[in-house]
Amino acid sequence: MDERCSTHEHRSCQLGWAAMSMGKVDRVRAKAAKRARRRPLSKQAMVDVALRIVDTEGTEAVSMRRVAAEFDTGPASLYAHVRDKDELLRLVLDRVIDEMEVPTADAWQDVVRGFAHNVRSAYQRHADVARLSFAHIPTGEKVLAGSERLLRAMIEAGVPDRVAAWALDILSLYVGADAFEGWIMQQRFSHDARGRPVAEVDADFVASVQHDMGAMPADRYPYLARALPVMTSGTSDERFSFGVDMLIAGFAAQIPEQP
Amino acid sequence: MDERCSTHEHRSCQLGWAAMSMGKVDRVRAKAAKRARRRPLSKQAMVDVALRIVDTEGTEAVSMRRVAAEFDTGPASLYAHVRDKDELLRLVLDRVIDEMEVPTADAWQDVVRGFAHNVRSAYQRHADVARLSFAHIPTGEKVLAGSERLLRAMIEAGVPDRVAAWALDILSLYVGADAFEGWIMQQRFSHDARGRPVAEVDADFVASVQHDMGAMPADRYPYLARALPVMTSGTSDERFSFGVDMLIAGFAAQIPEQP
DNA sequence: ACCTGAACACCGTTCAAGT
DNA sequence: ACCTGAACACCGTTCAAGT
Repeated sequence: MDERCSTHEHRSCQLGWAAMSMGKVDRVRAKAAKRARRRPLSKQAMVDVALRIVDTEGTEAVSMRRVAAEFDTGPASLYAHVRDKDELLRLVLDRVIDEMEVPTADAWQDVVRGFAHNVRSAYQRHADVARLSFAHIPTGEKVLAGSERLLRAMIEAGVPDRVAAWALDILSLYVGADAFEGWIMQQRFSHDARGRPVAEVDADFVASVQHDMGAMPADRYPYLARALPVMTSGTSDERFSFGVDMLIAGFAAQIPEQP
Repeated sequence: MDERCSTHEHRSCQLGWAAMSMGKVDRVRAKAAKRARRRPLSKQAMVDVALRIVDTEGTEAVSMRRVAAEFDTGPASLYAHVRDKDELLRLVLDRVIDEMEVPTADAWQDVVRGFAHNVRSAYQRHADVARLSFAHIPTGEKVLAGSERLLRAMIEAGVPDRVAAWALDILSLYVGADAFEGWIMQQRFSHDARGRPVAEVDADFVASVQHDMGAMPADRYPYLARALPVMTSGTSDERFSFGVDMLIAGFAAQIPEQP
């Protein structure tokens, strides 16, 4: 009551008589004015706010209270639009998934490879949103159309139905895991220098791992010592591309010989 | 103070005179007795408790307050042994990683395949502990020895150093992601029936996905419609094995031709 | 060095009550 | 149907104070 009187909307606070009833009327008016001024609550608007928080601070920074605060209301108000926090975060993920494109290419390998890179890029544009991708089966119209194109590219090239179907699952899992892991790494090595180029972060990581394993007895672990320099070589992009290529090679090996 | 008087250890509560000083002495004695009775705090003991919570309720159920409560103390006491909750959970993961064995086999493919399955089994024995595996680089003695054996098996078979080194990374990422996803799925489909066989849970999942995608227009998405029955076929174990085999095939294709 | 109580600044969700 | 204030039952971490 007291702090409300500090706002200029409560003229009744200056009046001595009939303060009770006038206060009530004014409070109602102020409430209505406030409600009119602010953005109305809706799934769409809530996802907008949540995604902005994800982009700047990561998925763990999203809280019902914080999202609600951006609408000048309490957390309870959100529950008229989503069942719980999990549903809100799933909607955020679906929004990001809508950014992913299946490229057009002649060779099925290029379609699959391009898709994998586009998925990773979309995740990378939105912090650790890939964390939400595990066990999430998107069913949007765009996802169906994209899956259709991917399956067609593979099946027409002779990839068995079962291999093509499972390939999508495995690729999605791998890309999501890579993007999530990449974000954690990025966070870990940006404790002091923010916004540095990825190559530099990679270099720091290399140095740190080599330090951790440097005390390793080379005579007891000859192969590990031999693999160490190459283990920490290459950027995260190169390692990701390599992983995708390994999977594609595996799928390709499942194409039966032409008679 | 009042509720302390309800315990039989505080005889001074019945005494009128010198209650202050006697109460103090008794309180000290009770405290010492309590401390002697309960398990002493230590990293080891804390990991024991945390791992038991993980096993029964999952990693999200672990809280500093709950772990502390098992030692009859407050959460602040834990911070003398670990930097933060993250370190405690990393120690839990390291404990689980110590359960993983690298099998002995002649063919490098069998060593790698067996390793992948052992890693998954260890994760599966401990709820969603695989969630903690992302961006975690274990450096224990046993991990080094295991990595040595894996690298030797691959490199001696002609797998290039770089491929062998990256293969470990990619496999670990894939297995961790699969185990984590598998746990979420399991949770999702055990809302009413707990402890059911995995095959049954898989069957439920199949039915649900087929329902979700059932309304899909078959004429607009012919390849999707064609792949649908096979997409939801097979158990999660079969799909995992398939993914591992795809990677192994990819690595194998990197072995240069013998001259 | 190890431990503690109390406090700080948060959480997700529910529920009766309002419009 | 949508919204709200207040409450419930929690969080991780810090800090001065104790031993």
